[in-house]
Amino acid sequence: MNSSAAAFAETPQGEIENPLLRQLAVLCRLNETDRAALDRLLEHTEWIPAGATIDRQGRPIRFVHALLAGVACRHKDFRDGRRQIIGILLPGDLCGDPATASRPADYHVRALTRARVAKVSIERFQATLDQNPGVANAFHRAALLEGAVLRAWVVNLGQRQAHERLAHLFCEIAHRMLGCGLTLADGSFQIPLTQRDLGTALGLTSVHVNRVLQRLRAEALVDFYDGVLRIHDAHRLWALANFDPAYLCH
Amino acid sequence: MNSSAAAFAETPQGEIENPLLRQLAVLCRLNETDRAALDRLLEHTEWIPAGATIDRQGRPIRFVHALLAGVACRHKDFRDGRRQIIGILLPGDLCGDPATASRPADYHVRALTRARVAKVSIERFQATLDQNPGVANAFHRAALLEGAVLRAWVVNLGQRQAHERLAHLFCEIAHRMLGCGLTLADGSFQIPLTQRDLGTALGLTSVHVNRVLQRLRAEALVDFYDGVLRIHDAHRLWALANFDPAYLCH
DNA sequence: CGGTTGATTGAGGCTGCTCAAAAGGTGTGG
DNA sequence: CCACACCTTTTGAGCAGCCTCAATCAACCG
Repeated sequence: MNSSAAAFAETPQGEIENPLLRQLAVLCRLNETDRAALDRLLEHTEWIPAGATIDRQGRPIRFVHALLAGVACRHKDFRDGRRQIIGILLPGDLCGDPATASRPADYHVRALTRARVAKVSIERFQATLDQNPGVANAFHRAALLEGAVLRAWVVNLGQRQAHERLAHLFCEIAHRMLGCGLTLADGSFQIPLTQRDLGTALGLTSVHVNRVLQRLRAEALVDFYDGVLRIHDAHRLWALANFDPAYLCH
Repeated sequence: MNSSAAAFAETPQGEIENPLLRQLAVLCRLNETDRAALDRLLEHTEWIPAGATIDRQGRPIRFVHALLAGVACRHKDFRDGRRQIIGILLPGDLCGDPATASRPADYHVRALTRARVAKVSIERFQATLDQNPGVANAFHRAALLEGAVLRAWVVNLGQRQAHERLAHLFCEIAHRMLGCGLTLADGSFQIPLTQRDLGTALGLTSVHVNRVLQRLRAEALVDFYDGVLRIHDAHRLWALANFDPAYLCH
């Protein structure tokens, strides 16, 4: 699976355009000035290796990071070793906010694959917001969308059984992947999560995730193998998950 | 329990000052102009009965509501009857955002007690933000805090067992109640949730909540009875819940 | 006084966890 | 090139946390 994970970040789709711009343009109209400002924000980008920590729980966030290629996640760690993934970051997603600059972060952000990130200082990011109301508005809407996803996660963890939970997570990721243009022609896409990662995101053990995956595969709903997700019957998957993409369409 | 629930909204502490101002002043400095603007926002307030719906899932949000007295909650409903509470609103909390005005809400907001709310039109709210950068900043920080609480809920539901979950929810509410000045001298306070409500917030059945409450009571940690929560051993309760109030202190 | 809602208790069962072990793949050092 | 460590996936057996179903009781209300 490392082979596909390593290849993931190099998929051509991720490089064609500015993923941040693509994502924000969906949320609200951006004029040429806004677009230019966003492009300038991404002047300094770097590649980081899989597993690298982008923001550390307990440390102040001194940079806003934009993920441009690869996959990352937010997670919270307990002292006793328990861990909960609280969000998946796909190309075009942001983390960090100028208003929280002085406060220690309450979660980690970690790259799951080799990833390309733009690192923008808090000050510069704030200046861009101040000078470009359109950009500020777009970021605000992005934050609202993030909140909606978080609410959906609460519902997922609180009300759904393991197979429904997994189905819902797959629906969410598939929907967002589609928006990123990272879905292949046959509807499959690379999402380099281990079964352990899925468990950490869904409040399940990897053993149980494995069994649920086998069940979903046996029912010809999805096939998750070697970091590639193939959805065989999107209609039944949505029904199983009670998935309503409205919350993702702000 | 209805007697205490009905009395809740009238507790004198809730009426002394502007709860919205108190809450936002904790998050950032507000000058006199900002304070005056906030006061003007609350010119039109009304009392609504317990159980009233403030915002309806699926309907656009046309007003920003500020809760000034009483308790409310956000919740999402499934078609099959399942329900998940995704947040508790205490005096000084807000719901609604101008940026989501045209979109249907993805959750309900409902008063759990008789409640006093200020109803501000989207346009007026937006105008206040535009004219008072300090207020806009404060609301932005309030939104970030709301996100932090939501992340804590994800962790709570994903990683903790029933007794830890309940303990953590009690810690969160107690901490926020303290900030509202609604905690009595002995550390107890009124929080008009039924055991069913607690279950709906924690992804548990009311039957199990009942058994867990008995356990917490037997261990002399907390006593929840008739809508009044008494914390007998905050230290052990925090330890049980793995509670770290840092996320509530933005 | 009947109806409704919430709290409580009991019995039984299922979902998902724990513990354990083995197989396959990958990277590393000798 | 092989031995070895490590990680992920897979499978099995047993268990326990939490649920379901059901019934009772208390409080409140029209």
